[in-house]
Amino acid sequence: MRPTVNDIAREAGVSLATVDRVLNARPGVREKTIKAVNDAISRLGYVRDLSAANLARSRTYRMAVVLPDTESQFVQTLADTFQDAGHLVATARIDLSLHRFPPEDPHALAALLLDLPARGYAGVALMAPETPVLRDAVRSLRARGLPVVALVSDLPNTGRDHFIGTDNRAAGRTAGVLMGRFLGGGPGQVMVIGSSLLARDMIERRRGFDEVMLRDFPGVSVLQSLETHGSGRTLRQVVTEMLANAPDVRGIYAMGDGHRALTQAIQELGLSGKLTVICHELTPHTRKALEAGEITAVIAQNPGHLARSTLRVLRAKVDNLPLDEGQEQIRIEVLLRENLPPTPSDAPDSATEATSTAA
Amino acid sequence: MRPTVNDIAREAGVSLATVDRVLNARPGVREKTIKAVNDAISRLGYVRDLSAANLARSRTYRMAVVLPDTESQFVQTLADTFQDAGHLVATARIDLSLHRFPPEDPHALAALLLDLPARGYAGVALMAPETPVLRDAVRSLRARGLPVVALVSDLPNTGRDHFIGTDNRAAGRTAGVLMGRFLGGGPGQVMVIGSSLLARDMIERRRGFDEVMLRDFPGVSVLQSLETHGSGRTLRQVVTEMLANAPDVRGIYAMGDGHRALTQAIQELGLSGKLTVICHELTPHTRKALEAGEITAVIAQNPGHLARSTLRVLRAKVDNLPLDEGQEQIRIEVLLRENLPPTPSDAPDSATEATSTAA
DNA sequence: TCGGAAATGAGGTACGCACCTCAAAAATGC
DNA sequence: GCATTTTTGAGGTGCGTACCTCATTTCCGA
Repeated sequence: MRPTVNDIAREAGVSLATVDRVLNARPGVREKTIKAVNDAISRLGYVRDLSAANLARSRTYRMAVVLPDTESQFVQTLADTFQDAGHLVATARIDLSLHRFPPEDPHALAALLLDLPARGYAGVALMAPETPVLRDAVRSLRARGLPVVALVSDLPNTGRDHFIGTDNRAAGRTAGVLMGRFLGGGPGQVMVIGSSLLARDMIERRRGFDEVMLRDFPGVSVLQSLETHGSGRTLRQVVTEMLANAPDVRGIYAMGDGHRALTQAIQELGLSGKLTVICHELTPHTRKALEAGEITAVIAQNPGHLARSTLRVLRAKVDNLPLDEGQEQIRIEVLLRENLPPTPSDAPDSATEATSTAA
Repeated sequence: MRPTVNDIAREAGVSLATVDRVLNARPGVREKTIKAVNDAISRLGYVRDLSAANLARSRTYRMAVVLPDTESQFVQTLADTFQDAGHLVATARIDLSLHRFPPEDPHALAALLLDLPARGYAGVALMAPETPVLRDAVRSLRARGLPVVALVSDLPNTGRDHFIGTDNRAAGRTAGVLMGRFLGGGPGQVMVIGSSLLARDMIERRRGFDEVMLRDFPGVSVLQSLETHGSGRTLRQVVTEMLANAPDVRGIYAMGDGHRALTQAIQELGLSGKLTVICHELTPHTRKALEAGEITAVIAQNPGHLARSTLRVLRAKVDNLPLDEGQEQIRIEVLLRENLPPTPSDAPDSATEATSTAA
């Protein structure tokens, strides 16, 4: 059998109460005694039974997930995934709630964040561009003891506790190799489109992309980034114009969202399948476009992994537990028409663990 | 607060004992009463508290993971991952043990398997080629109530309870697109190498590869598969000969293992970087070769995911619980030099739930 | 209508841990 | 050596569920 707290007490020659004090870092124990207990722990190879511990605590942590309120399908999918994972309350004593903020209003976001501690939250996961107000808000939260986790787009200068998402620079590099190789390295131009060039994820993707293109595919010239500010209208207009005037454009790298407008523009110009189009995130739309050959490749991060990882990390941070870094790495997925995962969209979304009644 | 069994009892107007009987599918309850309880359950939205349930059960299930005893680095990594996850005993009341069998001796494997029930095992995960003896052994296990999970290579005709691994056909297709596009679709020959052409995963990869090459890249001619039977010696010899005599070979698709010999042969012939080489699985060696540019792309499945998924699935099967299909899908990873994950090789692989003793 | 079988209730113990209280022992300062 | 503070011990309760026993009630068929 696995050793229990009682075994430790016996082994260390102390009482249960003392073991408990040491295990939970409660005050009032001499250094010497702490050491004795820890020695016993390592001698017996004791491992705290988390099921029992959580049960005994029977305290649930309120966690906030804060996402921008854009119409982006990716963000929407992410929101849905978190929503579904809310049932996780069951097993991990986490009470999750979703918050959205107007993407163009950093002050509203800051206000939202700063209100969280008062409302009893114990941790926050946040997807937002790094602005000065945001930086202050995050710092303030952390000062009050709330762990803050950056989601999808990192917030390196805020002191966030963790970043959950792909390495966007590497994602950009990956897009670069694929683009370069798919174009055969030959001459031609590549358009780069991003929603907002301020968001850290965009910047890093662009940097990674350029890095590879310059180094490995000097024959291909990469045009300046086009900024669309999330507006499909703008995107479509700009792309149409651009493509009409630049016959040398053989590839498009869409770093952000607004893919619908993009593929529409391509279709209208009759360029479907003639361009190498690489974009990010698997959404219903990009899936369809991939299947139809309108998009060549999608660089994606799995929303399910993001959500699960977020919850694990938040829990670990709140409890001050170590992480399994390997498990928390969000991989960069390369999706082609040929390796599209079967759509689980209409599969009933069961909770992580379901209740079984008689068969 | 979440509803508990007591709430259900009250809501359904029955006693706790009856609720328990229904929840755990024990006999001696009228249909009508079962329904009443289930109604109460859904009305209250009851979800069994797994922490408490596992605690109360305090029974651990012995699970066997059975892997071939080859020197393949991938299998080795997999074995290590399982080994590390053995600490999972802690949280999921799973007692995991690893078994290896001589890859060329299906009878030894069958004997090993058939001995498991007597030794108190409650479930098996198995990576092995499908032979008639194996089929019978698996059927026998399942008849005795042991769930059997196929690992990496599916065993479709054995009635296995689940398959954990990538869709190998899709993996082959992915290799195909990459090969075709990287070659620019132009003329040339592609060598295909596999360790054993009997293993289901090899067959499916080859099928997927051919499918794409024939359909989308008719200009590229794909040579017959070379079988190496896991021998590096044979592989090296065959490849060297082949490459020397066929100057048109521009790409190599290595479906299985033995990459070391392959890259050696390529190096010796001075063809490093001049061929498009695609192979499977991320191992220390393929990582290095990828970084050095000797291998162009690696199609991989993540051993950590495989191991974790295996444990979750085994547990669910043993407990007769439903699965979260989405989470159990093993994605096909496309690895290029540009998106190689940082090596976590020396990061300690803690179990799904980490242990914390005093900080 | 009665008897046996089936269904249900009442209540208990255990799982491993967190957290509480109060008393007793040990260490400390003077 | 005494009073004071710090440390430790003993013991209890509860978390939500599993699983057990034994008594009681309800059901069904003859």
